[in-house]
Amino acid sequence: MDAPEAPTRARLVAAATRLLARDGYRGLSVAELLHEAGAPSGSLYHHFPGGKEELAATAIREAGAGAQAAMASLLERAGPRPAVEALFALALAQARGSGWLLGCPIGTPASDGVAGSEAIRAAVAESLDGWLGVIADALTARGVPQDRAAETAALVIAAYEGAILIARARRDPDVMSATARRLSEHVDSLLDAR
Amino acid sequence: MDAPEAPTRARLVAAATRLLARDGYRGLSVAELLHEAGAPSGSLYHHFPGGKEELAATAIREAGAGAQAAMASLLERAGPRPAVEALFALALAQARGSGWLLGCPIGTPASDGVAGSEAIRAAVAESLDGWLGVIADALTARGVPQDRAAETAALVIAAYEGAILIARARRDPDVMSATARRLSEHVDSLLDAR
DNA sequence: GGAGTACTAGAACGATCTTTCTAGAAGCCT
DNA sequence: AGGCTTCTAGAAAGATCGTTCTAGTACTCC
Repeated sequence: MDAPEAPTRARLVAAATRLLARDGYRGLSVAELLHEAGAPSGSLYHHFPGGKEELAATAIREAGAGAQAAMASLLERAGPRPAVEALFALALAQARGSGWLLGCPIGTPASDGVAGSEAIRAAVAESLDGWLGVIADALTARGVPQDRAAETAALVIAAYEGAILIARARRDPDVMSATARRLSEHVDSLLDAR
Repeated sequence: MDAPEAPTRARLVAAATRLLARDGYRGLSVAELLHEAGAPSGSLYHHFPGGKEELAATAIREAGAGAQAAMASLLERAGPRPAVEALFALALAQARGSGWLLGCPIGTPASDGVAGSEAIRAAVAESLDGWLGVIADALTARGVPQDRAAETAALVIAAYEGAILIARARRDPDVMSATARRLSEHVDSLLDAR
């Protein structure tokens, strides 16, 4: 439905990404997904013989790679602090703009899919690995010691996923901006002390 | 199964808490829950006429209240930094000890239940409100300005939920200790600057 | 000791879930 | 044009879901 002309496979992935961000992995209904993508189930099992699990894992991996690339470019162009702020601003806009329905397409299935599907767990872990690496690299490139950089990357991503979770449950935009503000300050103090 | 003598209602809530921490709200199977609690479905609908939704909301609320009380006592006895460290150490022990199956009984259903059930969303939001309040209060009691205290509470809880999520997906204990270390330092710098 | 309430017990139900299956349309190459 | 592959189409299947329902047991209170 995004673009009626887009090939079926891409429409399936796009719909899966959206529904994963809203409902997680187990909550993702194949029937609703097919309706949203405007495709019959035959197409799903043609493009993804592994069914729902393979499609979801693909959507998670693609979303993760896309976000990682965007994050890397932001970090390089603007530096750690603005990148963190932009990250939170973007997620806030999406969550709020959807009436608090949409979370993170990685974080939401992470919670409920990890215990149920090894394929989903692996896809989520891979995406998170990428994010952590990109941030840690950007910090070490600016002189932050390696262990501190890795710790800070973990804090940033953890706070990011957690803030989305809290904001959605409370329908409260302030949690995300508050978290971002504290995080920015923390990153700054780290760069100053370098 | 925890204690064969425990009354049915308590066994139902205990089983729900565990399964929510593992599978979230939508992934919680009533059949499995009844098996684990050793109760027939009649008992479930007797004690919780609202069914799965009411039981889950009750379990979330009770878990939230318990954790809030424990947190408050820790904050008072030991202060913010050790309390944060203990919080993370406890969650890490539970996640790792269960083979990374168990997450937070609030955070896991928060992700996948928020979009699907208003009752679950409300129960989660209520618990999070309590946690945020307890931490913010402890910080203001030690001289941190009110807005900073609230922001920091948001950061702590967000990082907590996010760190569990990441650790479970990566099966990696280091993320949690790393996040806790950065967080401790942040809290310290805030208390020093007071 | 009889009535009434609280709770247990599990079979049965309809809805929904993901997947499979058979059939056919569309496009391409020789 | 014929034949092959790729993809679409949706009905049907089989499993699992949460819930309801009827019976029966245990206990309390008058």
